[in-house]
Amino acid sequence: MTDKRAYHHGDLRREVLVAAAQMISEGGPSQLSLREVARRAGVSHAAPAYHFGDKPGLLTALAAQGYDMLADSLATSTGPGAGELKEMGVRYVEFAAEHPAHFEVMFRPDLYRADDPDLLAARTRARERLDAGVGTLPSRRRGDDTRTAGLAAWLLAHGFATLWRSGSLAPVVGDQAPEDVFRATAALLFAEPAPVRRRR
Amino acid sequence: MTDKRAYHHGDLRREVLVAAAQMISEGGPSQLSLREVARRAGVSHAAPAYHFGDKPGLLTALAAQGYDMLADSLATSTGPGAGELKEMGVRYVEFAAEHPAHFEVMFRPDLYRADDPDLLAARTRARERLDAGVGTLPSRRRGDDTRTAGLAAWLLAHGFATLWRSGSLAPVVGDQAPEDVFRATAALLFAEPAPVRRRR
DNA sequence: TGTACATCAGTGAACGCGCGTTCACTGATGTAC
DNA sequence: TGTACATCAGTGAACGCGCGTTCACTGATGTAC
Repeated sequence: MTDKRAYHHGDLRREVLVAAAQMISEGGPSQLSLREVARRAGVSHAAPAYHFGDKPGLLTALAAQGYDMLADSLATSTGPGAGELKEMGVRYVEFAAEHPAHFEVMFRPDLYRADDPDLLAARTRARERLDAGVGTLPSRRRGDDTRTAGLAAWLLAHGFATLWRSGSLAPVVGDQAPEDVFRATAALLFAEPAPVRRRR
Repeated sequence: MTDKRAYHHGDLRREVLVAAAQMISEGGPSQLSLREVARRAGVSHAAPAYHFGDKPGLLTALAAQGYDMLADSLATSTGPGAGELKEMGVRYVEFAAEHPAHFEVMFRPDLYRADDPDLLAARTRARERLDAGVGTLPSRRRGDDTRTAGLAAWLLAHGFATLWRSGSLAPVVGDQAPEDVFRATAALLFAEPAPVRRRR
């Protein structure tokens, strides 16, 4: 039995991030308080400041961690070829559902230090993954403008993620699995154009 | 010269809503404070509570006003026929850009009283407008599933609105007019299928 | 036109609260010899 | 294996702040007669 009550916690930095993510997922970034986070980590109220400096510092670390996790998650490739971008969209949506606090903070640059090097590196990594996904679009689909198609994919996934999080999609989705509903909308944009054309 | 310094303000309710929207647009709903709102309206700090009861009450009124304004804005029809849904998307995006505070609060039901009758009525009105727009889709496009196509339109518009607001689209959009960029992505989904097909 | 009264639209003092941040401190851990 | 010292990882008291809410109050406005 390892002594969890050691004066030196050992992994407080990580645990503070976990507690912070949990608080934010409960009530948004405005509900985050360093004191409550310390309470949840079972540590004195001033301890978080030792690791993160101040509140924006903590949120910066959380956003960087978020971009890192998103990049990792997008890196799990389904292999090149048809539908890869669509599946990246699915993973984007899943990421937002599984890590709502990270997702929300990532897109609230007013809350953190947007020039933090770790954060910028992580964001770049995520962006590169997305760009790679756009590159797999069948050429017919990106005929007129690859950037436009990539943007449309992002809008779709981001729209789904945010509306889902606010609860607005519940009546539309009903009993269906959310990711299947997303796939259906994404298919309108990115389905292979010809091969499966139905003849009735 | 009308006496603006009257003990009875005359239009304080409206003015408080304006001040609240301004505060929220500056720093998000967490920046809203009844005391600061009162200060901006030039009134004692307890005055807002007289009109709205408490903070959630004020946010409820703001959300209801937002849905009302959105419904009004969507009601401005371009006439039935091709592209109507796309133009509704444009107005949705414009609404979010022009009234960021209302837009944000509307999709944060945790902040207000979601069972408020005025709010529900306004939201229903907006929803009916959107549904009407989906109904104008050319039948070829809604062949498989009208609801899916309508949902895709909503996701696209909402994704654009939220990403634009967070500043994430600035590098993608560059110098172009945002609504034109949105139109280009929406065209991927809803362009009339055949007539304008290019021959080179 | 005048008067009495009710209601409306605020005022201002007071309360208690949780927060972020600072700072002198201390116990635990790591390193050099 | 022991000892001295430096650094790390927190502690806990204190500060000042702005906030939401309550409450007894008061001045302005509206209504009945």
